[in-house]
Amino acid sequence: MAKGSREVVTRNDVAQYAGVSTAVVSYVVNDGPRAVSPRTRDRVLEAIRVLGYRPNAAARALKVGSTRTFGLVMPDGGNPLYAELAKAVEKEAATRGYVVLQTNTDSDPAVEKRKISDLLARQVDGLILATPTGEPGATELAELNDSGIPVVALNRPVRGTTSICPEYRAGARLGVEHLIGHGHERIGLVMGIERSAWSPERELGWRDALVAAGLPEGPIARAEFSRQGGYDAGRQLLTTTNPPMPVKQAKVAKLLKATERPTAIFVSSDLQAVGVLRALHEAGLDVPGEMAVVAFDGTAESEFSWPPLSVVRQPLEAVAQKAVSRLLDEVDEPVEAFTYPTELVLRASCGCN
Amino acid sequence: MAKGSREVVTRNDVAQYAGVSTAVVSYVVNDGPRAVSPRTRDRVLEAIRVLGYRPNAAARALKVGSTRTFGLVMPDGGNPLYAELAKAVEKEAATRGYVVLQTNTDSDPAVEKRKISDLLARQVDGLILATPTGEPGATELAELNDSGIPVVALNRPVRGTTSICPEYRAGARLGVEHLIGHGHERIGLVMGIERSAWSPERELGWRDALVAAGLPEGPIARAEFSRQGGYDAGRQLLTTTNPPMPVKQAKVAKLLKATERPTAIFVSSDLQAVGVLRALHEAGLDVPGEMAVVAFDGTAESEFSWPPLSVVRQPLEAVAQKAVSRLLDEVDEPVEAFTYPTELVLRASCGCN
DNA sequence: TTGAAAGCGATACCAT
DNA sequence: ATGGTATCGCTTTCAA
Repeated sequence: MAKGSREVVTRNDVAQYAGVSTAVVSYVVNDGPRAVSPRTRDRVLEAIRVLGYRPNAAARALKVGSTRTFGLVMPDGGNPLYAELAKAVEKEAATRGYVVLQTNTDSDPAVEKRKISDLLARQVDGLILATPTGEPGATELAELNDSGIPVVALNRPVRGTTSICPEYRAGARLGVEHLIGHGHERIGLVMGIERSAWSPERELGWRDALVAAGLPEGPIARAEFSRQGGYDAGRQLLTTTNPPMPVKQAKVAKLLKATERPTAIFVSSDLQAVGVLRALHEAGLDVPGEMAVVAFDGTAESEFSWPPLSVVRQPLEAVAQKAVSRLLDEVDEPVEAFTYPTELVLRASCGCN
Repeated sequence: MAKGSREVVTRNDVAQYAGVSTAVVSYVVNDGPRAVSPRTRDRVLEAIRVLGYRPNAAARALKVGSTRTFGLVMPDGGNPLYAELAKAVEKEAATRGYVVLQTNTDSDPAVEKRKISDLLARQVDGLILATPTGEPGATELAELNDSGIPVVALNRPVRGTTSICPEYRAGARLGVEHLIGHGHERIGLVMGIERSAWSPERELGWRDALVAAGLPEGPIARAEFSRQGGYDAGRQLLTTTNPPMPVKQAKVAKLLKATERPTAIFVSSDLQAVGVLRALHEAGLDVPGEMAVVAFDGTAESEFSWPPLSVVRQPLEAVAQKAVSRLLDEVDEPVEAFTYPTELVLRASCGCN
């Protein structure tokens, strides 16, 4: 049995063994489209069992034109946010009998293009784009469009494609408002480095909250969406603004406010927040006592940081569900934008508990 | 162009457009097996470009019997360790023109069985099993064996399958020895709850180091391989052994040693270590001052915990590489066990720096 | 160097 | 209720 493994059982063998035609085998395997008498069905089932028959998905795909497969393109599956997103997508797809091909681009547009092409060649039934780095180029987009397969963009708006996102702006506002509720009046921001043209929604949300409360803008630090990036941003926020400003600069009141060390920071991603926390610890600052922190994302990692992070949690499951159902539904209005509400998860880093 | 997208271009269209036979199109697309004159080749290439032809992978797979796809089965892609493993596998597979179907089992044997079956039906060219929870059952294993496709088990030995693992035992020993080098004499252990029958190698490695140094065994706490599990284990290690032992128990010297609070802990996974750190922080213990910690795994998360974790890093890339090449090489000796050395990464939690 | 044609395994229509 | 068979798109042998 260990080496006699080469025997590939086809639907022909089954038909022969059961003494029926291949059509009948097909009918019982697929429960249709024609009815089969219980007795023959049992014979076929038995044959399948005995021979260990397993339908060849490639053949089926060729015939029916569907692979029951989705492609998922993301920058880095090692990043917890994408890992969790991917898992949610896989889970949702699995409930519909679909399977997902996950690929990483390492944020390289050339790689992204290649991988998308490959996925298309593999006849995926739908493509999920979760690569925030840049929009696909013109040719790439055209290629996608006339490939005829449904595409959704996750967590970023893409022109000409239906997109599914968390409510970035409202979510960020929620987080900042919570900080304001704790009495903070100088709230800094750690943002990613936006390369694409679309508006940095989380930044807008932060500003929304500040403006609504009549508060000045705290300092902003921009860095990579990574733990290291957050660390750098955290240090930047602390060191460059810590010493009292020279008199001549202090004249400009607004500027002064903007450069004084904040008492709270809103961080636009978990990963960065973890880095910020490290910078804060190294500086010997008490969190949340001397510096409160709220982050966006809410991956599992945020729950066990020290102190545990208060976060604005992304609706990953909702987004994944929508992505899959959208891909399946073959809706004809091609472009639409869906957003899902975030959830404020209060832990220790903001000052609660 | 947006809606006239239905035209599926086949190799027939290309042949017609280029005024050649379909065979020739195949020759140029695959660079063989026959040579094509430069002029015809150019015509074909042009036709492909103009028509936007993309070879149908399903048809190719049916014909040649290879999908250029691997299946990866793991308990939870949301777990950073598996996320990083999966990424490494995807990366390695991509360099060989392969793509990988990732599926999660949530540690449910029934789900695992279903997903493996599905992957097999999809004609994957190889299967990577990274589900440490339990060994596949007898029927499952038989199914795998006579499916005729190569299988490798990652990070766990599986009977009847070639396995690729880190050097768990030697690695754990390395980590504990480092702690001993720092002068610790009472070193506790946080382990996972082993459900399978094979020996808990990391525990053996911990013991190896202790025995070699003539040190008594510290306390052991067993818990789930999760952050929460680590937290629970950490508390257990602290609270149950903190108060001085009653006199009658103290009589048994060895027992006493085993139950006194350790000064260092070796944790068998990053995730658990993060939980242990939380427990330590909550108890107000200084790390590494009052309690040193070294963990096994070395995911990215460990670098930014507080304090940064000293870890025994798993050779994920090496394991992934070997897995892929093993799947491809079609070696005939079916069962073999490969192990790869771990690497000690020193950060702050052990007392270095 | 190029072309014709036989399948790969499954589906489902059209007969019976 | 069941069977025969054309077909999906591609690869590759064999013949020209």
